[in-house]
Amino acid sequence: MARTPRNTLSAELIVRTALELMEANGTDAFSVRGVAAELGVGPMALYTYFRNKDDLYDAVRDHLMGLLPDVPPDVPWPDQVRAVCRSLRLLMLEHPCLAQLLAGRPLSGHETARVAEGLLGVLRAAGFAPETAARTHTTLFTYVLGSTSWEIQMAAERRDPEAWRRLRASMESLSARDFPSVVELAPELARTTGGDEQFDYGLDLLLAGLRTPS
Amino acid sequence: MARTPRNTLSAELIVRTALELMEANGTDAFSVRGVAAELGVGPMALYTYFRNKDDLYDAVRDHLMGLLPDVPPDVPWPDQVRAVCRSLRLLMLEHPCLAQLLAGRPLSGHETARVAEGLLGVLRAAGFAPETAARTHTTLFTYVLGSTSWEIQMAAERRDPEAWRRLRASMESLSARDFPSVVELAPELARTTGGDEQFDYGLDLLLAGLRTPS
DNA sequence: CACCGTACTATACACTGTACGTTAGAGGAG
DNA sequence: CTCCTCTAACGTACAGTGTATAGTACGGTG
Repeated sequence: MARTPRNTLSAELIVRTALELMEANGTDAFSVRGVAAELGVGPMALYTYFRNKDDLYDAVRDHLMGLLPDVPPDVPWPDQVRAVCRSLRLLMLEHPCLAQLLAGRPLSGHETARVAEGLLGVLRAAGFAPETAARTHTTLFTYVLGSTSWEIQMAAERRDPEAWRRLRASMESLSARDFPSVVELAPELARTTGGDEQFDYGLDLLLAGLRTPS
Repeated sequence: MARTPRNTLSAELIVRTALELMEANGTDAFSVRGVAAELGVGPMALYTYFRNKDDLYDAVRDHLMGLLPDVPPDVPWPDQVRAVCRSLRLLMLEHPCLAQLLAGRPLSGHETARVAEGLLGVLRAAGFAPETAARTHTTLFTYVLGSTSWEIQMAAERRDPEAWRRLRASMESLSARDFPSVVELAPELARTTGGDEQFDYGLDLLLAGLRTPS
């Protein structure tokens, strides 16, 4: 038996390989066995380094979060907030699997904490009270998560011609009598399923609210 | 062979059964075969009514969206927006599977269109230009989706004692030197993982932004 | 009555995550 | 050098998944 040598594997190597496969074939097609095969190893070998599939997901997520830049210093705090939110969105767009990795599991991990620390630090330095800072952090995070997940989902749909055709068809079958606004605004709605402008529009709404004394 | 009689099945019955199973066992444990078994029928019988599992998901989603009330008339538009967003959130909390059904697939279906029509109608009547109305609609929708999905996810995590223990442990292992804000605000952060107040906080930020002339 | 479309069944395939028990190779102890 | 132990990787197995394909019997129509 040509057994693979002893220490070919490592948590880091597995995470890198898992990430590559997710990007290549999509998160849904990702499987433990796929990673093992890619590494030329039996499926169970990975369980030496991860308790289960979710544990591997968490590790991949934290690996990706490590790619986020630090908060830019020496700019007004609203610009810092914008920068953090934008860079998280960009990272998600660059690594679409991150959307599902963030949405499906609780936050944990060193790099994830680093990112939270950055945003919370900005808000605290801007003078927000503890509770308001926490609320704002969660609001911003869930906005970025929701809007960017949606954007990614829509982009994926558009790439699948069959699904996209069906979606158009179901849109066009709507009666203009029953759904006047949807029918009238269909082109605009299609345009708002993603893009920097749409993201910044919502982000600026939130920031405008933050500066309005409540 | 005691063959089941001819017209025991219907799309509506399947959808209702599927929904019951999702609520009982969680969305992740949901399977086509489970629905078939519950109905006392072979797995393939369902494929007479749905092209595939995703198609069934869409039907369940639209069924749930049908439970949303219409927009309350005769109140100021910001209250109408609030009402729409809140009732969507409440429906998601009552039917946690809805979060995954909304996030994972594009919008389609009659009832889903009805809800979109309601919100778009409010915005148009409030005087928003077509593009702004569409942008605002998408922003509000993705905010509700993101924040409520997160809330549901966190609530599920809290119900699993083992996962919750691990989460607490990873929180407490963070060094107060490296992550001062996270450590300091940990209690506040835990409190912002859900609840009406947290949701309304973000929603009011958006509404405040909407009323600020840009 | 015969017929046909269709609602359901049966079988099968290629997968999945992972529990369990085994084995071989590397590193340290004598 | 030998021996022992520890553990990383193995093989096997199980219970499950979605769904393609082909077959079958029933209800309604001619």
